[in-house]
Amino acid sequence: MDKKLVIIDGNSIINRAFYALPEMNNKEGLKTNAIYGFTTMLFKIIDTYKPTHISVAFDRKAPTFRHLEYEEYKAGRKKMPDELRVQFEPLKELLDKFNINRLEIDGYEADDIIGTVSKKGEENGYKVYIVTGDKDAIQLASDKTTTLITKKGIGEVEEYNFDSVMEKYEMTPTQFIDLKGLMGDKSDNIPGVPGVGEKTGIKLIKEFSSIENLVENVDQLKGSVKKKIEENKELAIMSKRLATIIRDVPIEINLDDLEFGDYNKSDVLDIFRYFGFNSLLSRVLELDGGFESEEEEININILDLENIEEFKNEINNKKELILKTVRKQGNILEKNIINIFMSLDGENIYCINEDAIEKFKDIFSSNDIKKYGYNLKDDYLALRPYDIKLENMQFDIVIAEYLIDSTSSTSYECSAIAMKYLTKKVKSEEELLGKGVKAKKYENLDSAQLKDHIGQIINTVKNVMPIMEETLTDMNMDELFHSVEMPLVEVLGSMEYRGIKVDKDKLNELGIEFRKIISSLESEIYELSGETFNINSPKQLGVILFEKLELPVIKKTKTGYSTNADVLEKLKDSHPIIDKITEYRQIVKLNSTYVEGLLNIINPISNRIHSSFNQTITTTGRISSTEPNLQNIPVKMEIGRKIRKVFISDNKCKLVDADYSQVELRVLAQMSQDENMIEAFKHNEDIHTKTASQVFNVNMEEVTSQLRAAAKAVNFGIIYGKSDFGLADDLNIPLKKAKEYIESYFAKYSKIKGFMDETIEKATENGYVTTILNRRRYIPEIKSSNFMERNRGKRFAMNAPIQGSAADIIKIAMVNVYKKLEEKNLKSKLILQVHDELIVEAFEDELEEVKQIVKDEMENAVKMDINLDVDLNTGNSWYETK
DNA sequence: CTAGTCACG
DNA sequence: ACGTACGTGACTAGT
Repeated sequence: MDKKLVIIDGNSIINRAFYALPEMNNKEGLKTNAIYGFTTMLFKIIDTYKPTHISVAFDRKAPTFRHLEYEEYKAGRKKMPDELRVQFEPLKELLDKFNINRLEIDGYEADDIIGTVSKKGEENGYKVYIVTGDKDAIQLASDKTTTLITKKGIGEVEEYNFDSVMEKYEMTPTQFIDLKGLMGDKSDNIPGVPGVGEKTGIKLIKEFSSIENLVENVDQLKGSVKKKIEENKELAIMSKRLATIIRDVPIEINLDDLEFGDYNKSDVLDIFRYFGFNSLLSRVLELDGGFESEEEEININILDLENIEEFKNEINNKKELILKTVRKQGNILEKNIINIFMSLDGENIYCINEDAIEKFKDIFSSNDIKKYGYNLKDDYLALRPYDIKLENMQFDIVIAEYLIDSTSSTSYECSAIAMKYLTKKVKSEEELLGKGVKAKKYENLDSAQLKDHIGQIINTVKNVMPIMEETLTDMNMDELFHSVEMPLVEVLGSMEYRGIKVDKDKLNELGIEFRKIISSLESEIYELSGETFNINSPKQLGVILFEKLELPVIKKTKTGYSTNADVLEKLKDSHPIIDKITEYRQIVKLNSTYVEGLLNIINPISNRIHSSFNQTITTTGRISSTEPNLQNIPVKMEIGRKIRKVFISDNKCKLVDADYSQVELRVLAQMSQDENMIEAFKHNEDIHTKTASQVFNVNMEEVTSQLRAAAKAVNFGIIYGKSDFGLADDLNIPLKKAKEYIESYFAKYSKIKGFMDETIEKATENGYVTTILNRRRYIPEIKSSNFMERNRGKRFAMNAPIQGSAADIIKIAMVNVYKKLEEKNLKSKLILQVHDELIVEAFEDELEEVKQIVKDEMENAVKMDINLDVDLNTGNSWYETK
């Protein structure tokens, strides 16, 4: 095989990469953009040129012979930014893991090493490639050496060999040195001959072929050029010497040591994981052609179940089961299972179809057999229509991965998890089904494909679990995982399955009412603006308001005028149309999102709404709700609040609505241990009034509603890390005043200030912050070199422990309420969670007991120095529970 | 598919 | 001096 040698100018490529890519950090906040760019470049070169040998040359700090000869060499260069400097060592480590040879030597630049190695390569019959961003290396191009110069950042390279240089520049590669000697080079501070630029330089080189020859025959020139050359002979010759890449650097090189390919793959993968280069993991596997060889592929035996009893006995003996259901899409309340795949060892995988489900009912609903899986809530829900409750869900790898990294930008897809933990290629959903409208459905896959895919998932679950278990323990989250998040899976599944009853007629009625208002507002707006237009288009509305009506522009967006509620609020006295638009927006929102939106999603079988509660979305630990989002049903304005009349209790039931009072501020008081605030909560005082009296130095009785509102804004602002500027804007007060408020606040609640500072410090030191249950949020932004990003990171750091701890608390309460209701065999069910609020659909004959349970379990979810306080309300509709 | 807007805690 | 409050999801317009 032909020997191919790639020599990379390490400094040049890392520089290019650094400036070409936006800032990137690993979880610990280490800057990685230049390393990442270098690595992708390296991969690209390997893919394209398939080198047998690789070497990377680096500059040394020590002065080179060029500096010694010419003091001004490379003077005036900008200092290397720290963000780049810190990436050198990690990059060199990465190269070491790849067993890629590195060369550096005092007194010479990377260029000279490259010149030397390439010469040696040529002499020994190698085909040589030089990779750099520096055009000087074109002088090394020959019929055996190709110089690859990066262009467009680092995305592409341009090839130079002897012929292409001749063709393009009508000069030999080595004549580039002579040209540079004449022209000089600003970036290296090589003087050249003053007054000679590119044009003259090229002309002279073409005519005289070298600087030496030119100097000797200077008589043949005339005019000013002759004078310039005559006066600067020495300068030209020295410049040439500075520009000449040395090709016999005194360095021991054994080309055999440069051979590429002998490295420990798992070490490389480890360092990639450390850098957070998850997207490159698969590329590592593909590097030496083809994926992990066949023999490493797992062995999936999918058997038709011949002897169900035998398999069931095995499960009963082992008391655990990995399972994955495959379901057609369809009504949540209907039987839609196609297959259930089950396994004990992750390799022998059994598959049953719908008819056999009943036979496994005792297994699935056994509290004795631990269930492991991937998105277990789906399995729970798939089985419910068969009158089977999947019990004892112990380990869901998606939930585990969410706890391990809630900020992960990749979804918690099996393919990503398998790659991260096992470095195994599993097809992603998109690869399996395709994407967009043309995507296939599970029911349309052929059975071999389906079996293989689910087999891979089950195998992944099996192999990933022990690693995740250890990781969770190391991160102190085993308790959170096993006692809170995993039990919550069933709670959320149960909430979804039960759903909430809706009064469809009432919803339709509201729709009629809203549409009436909308059409009259529409006419009024057209009247006031003198023309019809699409009021729903911010763009068209902007034109009407700010061009036609010439109202003052308050704020701009990326694409044009801002017309949001804040802006309209500031404009409302300038034109009567503004109030109409505000109202129009409000009613349109109610109609389209809530009336139309909810009507579309009422389950025809149950006449109820079955929202999905997602446990792995938010970075802070909160739950989110989709299709529909039941966590943002209007409540603030009376007209919107009417939507809540639609959510009603079933026959013989009432809705019990329990919400924590000021849970986030209580958490803040607890975590900061601020005596002042703890005291306020202990005396059950209105916290905002109390804050007002403390911050504004007045008696509790003297606190006006304005003062209370200001204090409330400050209290919330603190939780979010708000600035004086934002507070001033919010309260419409001078900046100075806002500053005073915050200062006075921190003076009164001094430990809160201390807590915030400590939290930021911890985040900076560890790269993450934690909640009361050790839930972790990584904050790479906190180490950003960008002021704004870094400040955002600080706000995340201040907010996440508070919001996240509140989420922890209500999750514990949910699990405990659910357990109690089950234990006592009550028919009443938990049906909704809205961050600090739980809603139970309670049977009237259980009402008092349920109220007690909910209040108790919520108030005693965790032990704190401050009591948790819960407000309870009961009604026939959500509207009534206020 | 993104941006703007607005509903909630 | 920088710009300026955290966490979500749904809908509409417009490219």
